Amino acid sequence: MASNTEENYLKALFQITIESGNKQEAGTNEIAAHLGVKPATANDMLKKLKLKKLIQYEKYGKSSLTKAGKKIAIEVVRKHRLWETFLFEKLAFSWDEVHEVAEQLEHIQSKKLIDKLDAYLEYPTFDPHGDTIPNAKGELTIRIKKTLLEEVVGHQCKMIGVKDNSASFLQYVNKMGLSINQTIKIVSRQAFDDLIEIEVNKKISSVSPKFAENIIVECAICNKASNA
Amino acid sequence: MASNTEENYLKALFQITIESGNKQEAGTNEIAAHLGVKPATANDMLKKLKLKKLIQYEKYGKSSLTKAGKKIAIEVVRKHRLWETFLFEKLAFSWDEVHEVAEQLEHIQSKKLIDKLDAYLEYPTFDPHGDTIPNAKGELTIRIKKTLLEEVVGHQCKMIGVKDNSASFLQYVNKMGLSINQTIKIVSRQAFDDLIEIEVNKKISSVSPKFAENIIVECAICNKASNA
DNA sequence: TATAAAAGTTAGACTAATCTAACTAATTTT
DNA sequence: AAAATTAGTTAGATTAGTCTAACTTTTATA
Repeated sequence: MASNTEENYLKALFQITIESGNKQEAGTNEIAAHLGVKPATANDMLKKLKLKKLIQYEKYGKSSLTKAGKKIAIEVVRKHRLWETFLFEKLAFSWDEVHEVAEQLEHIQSKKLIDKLDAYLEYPTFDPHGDTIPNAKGELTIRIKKTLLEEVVGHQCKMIGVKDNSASFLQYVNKMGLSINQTIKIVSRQAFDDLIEIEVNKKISSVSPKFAENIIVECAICNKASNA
Repeated sequence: MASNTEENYLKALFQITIESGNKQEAGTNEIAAHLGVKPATANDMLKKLKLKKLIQYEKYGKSSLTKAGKKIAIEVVRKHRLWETFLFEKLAFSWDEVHEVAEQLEHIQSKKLIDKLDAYLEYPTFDPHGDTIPNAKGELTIRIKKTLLEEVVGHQCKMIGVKDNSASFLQYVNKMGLSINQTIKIVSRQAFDDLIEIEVNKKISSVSPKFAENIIVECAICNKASNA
């Protein structure tokens, strides 16, 4: 059984390597920074996780998850996102509040609890931030995600998440009338200052590229095109 | 902020002293036994809790909660019982499974979470075991609990919990047509073999004293009499 | 390619919570 | 009231997770 701390390291490694695309391994400093601890601390833990065969790691090398480590990491992610969904849908938390509480709830040890929670929520596949929720077997539903910045002018897309999870950004998002599942139409792009004009609930407003690249959307038109 | 462990000691002290009636203080060994640790360990923690002004304690003396300590203990008990209620009512856990998981959930730190959970459950005042749930202000609803064995012949009472949480007993209870909030009328007692005749849903059946002493009931008639 | 910078490691220390073993104080029994 | 038992305490050790400071290895760059 992995401790809460060990679970956090495995989750961090999962998010740095597997979830965030390209890289298949992570450095000690990177892991430490992700968890807000000193590299020396992370180093100790990496040695311990290697001993437990949960990660691959060699002195002065990068780390990556073993099969067993990945399994645990996915379970933690599953729990985190199911709890976020519960907080958001059943307890009416706003979606910028769910993360912090879910950080605690994700470590509750009870397979029965999480499976019953999953059933109670009717087996959701995406959490309030648009991130995939692994099912009980550890399988993830994938969908084509892009940022608002990359969306085609004239297309209508659906907001399915955010990249930046900071409270300040999430509040900004709220203020712009945006939320999960909100439909957004790309009206135009200003070549002059790169602002993007969007239509939300029949109101038109402009957002910066920096803002747009932190909004994750899914576009039915583009999905269809790519499947064809 | 009290650690999980500190919370457990405060809860133990609350349950030994305040909840279980008579005693107003508890000895070091008693506290240690309640928590499944060695007296030496409890001794260290008692000194620490005294320093934090959460308990009153003098060397070689007994311990009792201060006002601040009692406040924390009641909050933990509140969280425990609200989670038990959630697990039982929303996630369809059986009575005998809720305790273990609630032991973990009771330490989640989020006032907002517990208050929203309370609202979601519609402010329950008693948990699935029939124990009182402190409200957000820390006030407890008291009701006179007794076992079915002690109930007066002719009175109508309401089942509010069980003492024995074993699966076999709970199944027996079910078979007898009994469940939480079920009304039970005491028809008679047989002096010959001590069996108790009860009426449940217009059907009369007999139960043994051993069965009856594991059913917790509340009696409106008796409550009224004692308040007068 | 030599050197500076960045990344990673080690050693030693700290805190929280636990233990065992040996001790002391209080209480009960004879 | 002395002895025995029970209750409570202290000292010293252990484990997990963290830190700082000093060191080493790797990588980047001048």
